Amino acid sequence: MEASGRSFSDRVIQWYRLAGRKTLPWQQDKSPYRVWISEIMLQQTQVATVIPYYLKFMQRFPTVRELAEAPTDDVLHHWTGLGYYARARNLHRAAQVIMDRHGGEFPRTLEQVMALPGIGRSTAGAVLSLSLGQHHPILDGNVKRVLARHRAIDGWPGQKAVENRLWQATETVTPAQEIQAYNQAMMDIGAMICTRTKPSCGECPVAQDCRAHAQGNPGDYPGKKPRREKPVRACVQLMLVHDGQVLLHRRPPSGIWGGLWCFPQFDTKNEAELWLASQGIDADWQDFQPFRHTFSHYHLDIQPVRLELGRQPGQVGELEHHWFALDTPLKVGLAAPTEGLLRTLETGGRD
DNA sequence: AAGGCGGGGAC
DNA sequence: GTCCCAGCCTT
Repeated sequence: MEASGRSFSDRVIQWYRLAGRKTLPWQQDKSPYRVWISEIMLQQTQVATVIPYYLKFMQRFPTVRELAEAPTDDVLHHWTGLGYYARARNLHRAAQVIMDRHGGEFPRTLEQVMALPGIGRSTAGAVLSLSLGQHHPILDGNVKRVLARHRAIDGWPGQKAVENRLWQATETVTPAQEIQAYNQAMMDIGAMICTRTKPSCGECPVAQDCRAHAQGNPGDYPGKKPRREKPVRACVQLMLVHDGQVLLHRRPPSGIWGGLWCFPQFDTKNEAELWLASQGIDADWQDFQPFRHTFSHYHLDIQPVRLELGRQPGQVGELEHHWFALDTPLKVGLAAPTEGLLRTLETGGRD
């Protein structure tokens, strides 16, 4: 027991009653389904970004059945702009698994939940603890930061050994009672007090025995990811336009922008021209303003090109493709740069 | 054990 | 510009 006489978890839970978040959308009418959707959206994505997506998503897919029965394009459409699109594809697949193998009832054991696509140990623990009060530790970015500081755990959590120590820490301090308040509180403390920069240690319920606070260097925890130069790649994206319609093709389910609709893309201008020739397309080549799109692991320099076709080709390559009307909002998944270029096309903007 | 996988908010 | 966010999956 700590010198204060009150355990770590008691102080955390007490703090939650006074200052924790209790009015987020997914904290109302709590159910495993509603909490699950929120946890997936919140993976690597901040709360403020998620809220509008969550509200629209729940309006369109209020139950697991409606999600399972929806077209994948519709699910990805509701994910446009959120990133990490495998989350949406896995969500859709998991909903179908729940219908097929669990009779439409969200599974209730950690093992069954972790077996669903897109759900790992932390997310499974979060869903079952927050919605049903089951006793499971969690380890998201907030909990990692709070525990790494409180126990002065060195190293980058991307390293297996560091992550294992953090899991051991969360297992040790997670209480048997009041799991909902405790897990929610740890995420709230991480998000509101034990922030990445300039933590408010004066308001922290566990600062009194926090090792990083005592050392005066909470900013050193958790350890940073090793720096790495991002490679730069380049591509040409062809915006084929005819009669108010534009050609998009669906990207393969794995890899970057998996399952999203995108302009035909080539590594070089030469490859693009060869492809156009092979399709018998001869049109005026209009360079648009090039721009850089940055992923977590590389930069992509995009050269958009507009081609106004005199006639609409029948078959275009072996691509799965479709002509979309420019003035109608597309009900499919689009990558952020595609979305931006479509808006530019619509307004006729050029460089 | 390490790398792929987005986009945006905060600084 | 940099860093990182309620991580998971594949290799």
